[in-house]
Amino acid sequence: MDTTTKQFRKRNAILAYLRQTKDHPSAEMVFTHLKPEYPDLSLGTVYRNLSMFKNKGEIVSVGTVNGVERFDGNTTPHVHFVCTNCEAIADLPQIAVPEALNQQVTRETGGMIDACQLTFVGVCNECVNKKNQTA
Amino acid sequence: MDTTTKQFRKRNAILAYLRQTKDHPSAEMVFTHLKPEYPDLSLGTVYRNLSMFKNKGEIVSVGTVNGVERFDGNTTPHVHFVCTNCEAIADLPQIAVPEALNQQVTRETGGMIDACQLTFVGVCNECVNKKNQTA
DNA sequence: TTTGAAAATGAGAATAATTCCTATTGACAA
DNA sequence: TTGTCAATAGGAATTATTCTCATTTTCAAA
Repeated sequence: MDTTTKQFRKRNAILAYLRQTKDHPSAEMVFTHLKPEYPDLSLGTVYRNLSMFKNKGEIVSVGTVNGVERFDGNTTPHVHFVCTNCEAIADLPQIAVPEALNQQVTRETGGMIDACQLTFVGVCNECVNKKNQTA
Repeated sequence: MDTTTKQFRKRNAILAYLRQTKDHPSAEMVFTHLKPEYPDLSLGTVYRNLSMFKNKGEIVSVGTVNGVERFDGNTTPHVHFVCTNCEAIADLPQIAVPEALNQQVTRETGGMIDACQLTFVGVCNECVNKKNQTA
């Protein structure tokens, strides 16, 4: 599928980018990335479509970093690492939340669980190295 | 510096409320709760002090719900449940994140971990019951 | 008690992310 | 080609949060 041609809707381009990247971008980042290829792309379109895809469950919100919402085109449950220094978000596919926890929570709260988000917050490898070089 | 003196009374009231409540309130909620007792309390003061306490590590951000940041005066690590219907946030003190995960993440990413947030998202017990009654 | 300095605050302006509104454009079928 | 309806651009509006600065409060020294 050739996503470089303009015959594809912008909506598709937004979804395709989210599915392909590992950057967990914000609306602004999606806009900045697609703007060169779609010069008349509007930021409102990005927000609108991200919101729609989120509601349809085709993408997922990873939460906010410094007040900015971040998205993930990978909807299979997985763990994230957020760097407080460079604001990067990385997947931690090796880490798994024990399945037993979900059931325990359902049992103990009596509610219905839709999702389970495990996020590690800290300073990423690259930023740690940069700081060590300066020091 | 003696923070129990009268000089800091609004600041202290904000921290005291966060330590005492289990509501994981937003800035607005803190303001609304304290306003009757402190009629000339300003919303800016609430934001300012929440931000300061957060930086000092005396309170913790639990993330945002519908774009609004929520705070917790309980800084010991624990798990949360967010209801997408009524926006309530509850503690799940029974659930624990396996300690081994932290070490595994540190090892596999090479970064430094400051915090680990596990949040279950769904519909709480009360909201489930209300929906069943209506249906 | 008075007074001065420093910290805390109130009030509202400013900012930034996000949503809303409306006229326009694009795709597709008749 | 034309009609229709969804998608979009562009900018205004909204909302949470931060910033600014004049004022107030507190504490301690005189």
